[in-house]
Amino acid sequence: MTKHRALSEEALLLVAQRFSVLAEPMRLRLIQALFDGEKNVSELVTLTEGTQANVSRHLQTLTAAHILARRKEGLQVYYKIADPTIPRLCEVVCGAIEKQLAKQAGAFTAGR
Amino acid sequence: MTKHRALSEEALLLVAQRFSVLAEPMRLRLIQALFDGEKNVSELVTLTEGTQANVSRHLQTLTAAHILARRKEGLQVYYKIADPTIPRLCEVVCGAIEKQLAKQAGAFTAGR
DNA sequence: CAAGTATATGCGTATATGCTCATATAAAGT
DNA sequence: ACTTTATATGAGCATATACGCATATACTTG
Repeated sequence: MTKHRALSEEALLLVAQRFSVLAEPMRLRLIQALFDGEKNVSELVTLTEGTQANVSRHLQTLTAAHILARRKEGLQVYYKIADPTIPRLCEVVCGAIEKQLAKQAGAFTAGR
Repeated sequence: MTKHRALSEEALLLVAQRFSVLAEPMRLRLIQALFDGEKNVSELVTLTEGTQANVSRHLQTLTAAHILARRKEGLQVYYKIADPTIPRLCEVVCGAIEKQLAKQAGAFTAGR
């Protein structure tokens, strides 16, 4: 078990910002699309069914947060997941949601 | 290692919502204040230096997200962390940020 | 039942942010 | 140099949400 020291106000803000970056469905779609490796913008536009402008913006947000990394190759720009903690983070959250939904589902049948 | 299946659009939304709940500094302050156990609203108002109305609202948001649990005792309402994955989540994010800052700090002194 | 205390909530405002359209930039080919 | 293709970005609009103020609700005590 790790000890919890209180976070400074500044650290708290950074944590909030990081969660905030992950709090958009389109950005999660992009992250998910990159789980199996690097892709360029056009591919991501197709996969996520978003507009080019919007995808580009979100990619920038994710890159600025150091969650993705950018590599330019000729006309294309390739993005990949740069932060190794992202998969684990998603796993933890998904697990929590699954448990929560299971509990709620159980509440319906618990009486019978 | 857990396998990654693609998340449904609905699941994606739930994940985004959950991150969104954690994306507010005041809510993180509240969570942090509750790491060492149950507290009532007045105590939380004092600890976080927020207004009573604002603290109350954020507590409601956190409770609706099943992150906190509410227990009423007389006039007071006690809140505690209900979701056991929250501490781990915070650890992972803090770790990622620390690494990121360390790397950025290193970039300044790397040349010498 | 009146008064006091702890918590919740309705409402208005300010700010942030996601989206779209149009256009700019950058690199490649002709 | 001009055109084409891939990506980024400026501007405007629409929506969400955090906050403060005032007030409502819930419970306790006299």
